[in-house]
Amino acid sequence: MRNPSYTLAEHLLDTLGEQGYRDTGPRREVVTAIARKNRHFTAEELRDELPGIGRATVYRALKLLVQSGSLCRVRLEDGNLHYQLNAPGHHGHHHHLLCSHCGESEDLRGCDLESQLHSVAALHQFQITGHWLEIYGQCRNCTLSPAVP
Amino acid sequence: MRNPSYTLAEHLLDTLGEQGYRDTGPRREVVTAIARKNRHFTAEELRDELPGIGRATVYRALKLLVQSGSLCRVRLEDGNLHYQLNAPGHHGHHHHLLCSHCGESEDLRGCDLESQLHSVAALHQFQITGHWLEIYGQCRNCTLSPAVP
DNA sequence: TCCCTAACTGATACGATATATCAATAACCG
DNA sequence: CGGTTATTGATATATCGTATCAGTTAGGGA
Repeated sequence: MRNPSYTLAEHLLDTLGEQGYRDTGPRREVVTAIARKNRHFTAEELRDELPGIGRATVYRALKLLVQSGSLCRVRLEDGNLHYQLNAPGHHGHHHHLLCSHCGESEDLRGCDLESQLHSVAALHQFQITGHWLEIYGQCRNCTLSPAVP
Repeated sequence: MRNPSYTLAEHLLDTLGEQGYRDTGPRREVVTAIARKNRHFTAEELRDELPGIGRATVYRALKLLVQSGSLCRVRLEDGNLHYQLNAPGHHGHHHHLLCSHCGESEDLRGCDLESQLHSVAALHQFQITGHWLEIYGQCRNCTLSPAVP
């Protein structure tokens, strides 16, 4: 079985490299672990997978990847902050459909929320500068086969 | 100058009383301090105003008021959790227009976000169970007179 | 009114999450 | 190769909130 995450890890490191960040051993380990993720994860989960890496290094890598647009911070219903890899090339503003059951996350497209928000805000004479939206529920797979976590 | 917050504090205590929670001195102090608020606030801000009250008591009162629907938890752009008094009788699900400048919060009405979300989610065959939306910007007053914090 | 029980309080400890500091180290560029 | 500069990680610190628990108090019933 081929490992496509190698490519993704390289891509993330390249993206950081373009911004002047160095390609170091510890950072490479962190990024590789992130690239393996197929669901959202917490900083501490990630840290547990990397016992040899200092806590600060893990948090710094997360921050850099969020800044570079490769990673999204998503807030779960319980208030916990998770991280979610962005699909390459899908770095703009978007929202997530977060499955509470399996932890999958789908990007929400085809949503004209922005324009609607602005028109509603106009009624309040409120000038919107930003918003945060998270959507929770069950994804298709978990609706069909609710037994598998 | 009359103090209308007395009435609000009593209302909040009555609401708690209807749910079997007792009217105690410390709880009354916390609720009174909350009733004085005209903007959103953090738990620690509130605690600083009540040096004689134990930390746990402050947090417990906040939790009770959120449960009773009198208080909303709102998340600011920086990720900090604030609390916002609900207008009496406006306890249902709603969202906030949060002014980043003065800290005012307006309730967002006339928004058919729910139906729109469901239709979009249907495209993904995603079953929505909940969502979280915060809207940030500048309120009317702060747009007109941006110098006053 | 008194009393009993259940709720409440607050000191303290604890835990989770994340940042600040700083000396030692390593990457990159000329 | 060497020097500058970013990076690392151990540690301390900060923030935010909950768990515990012995002592206190509210409030309803006798």
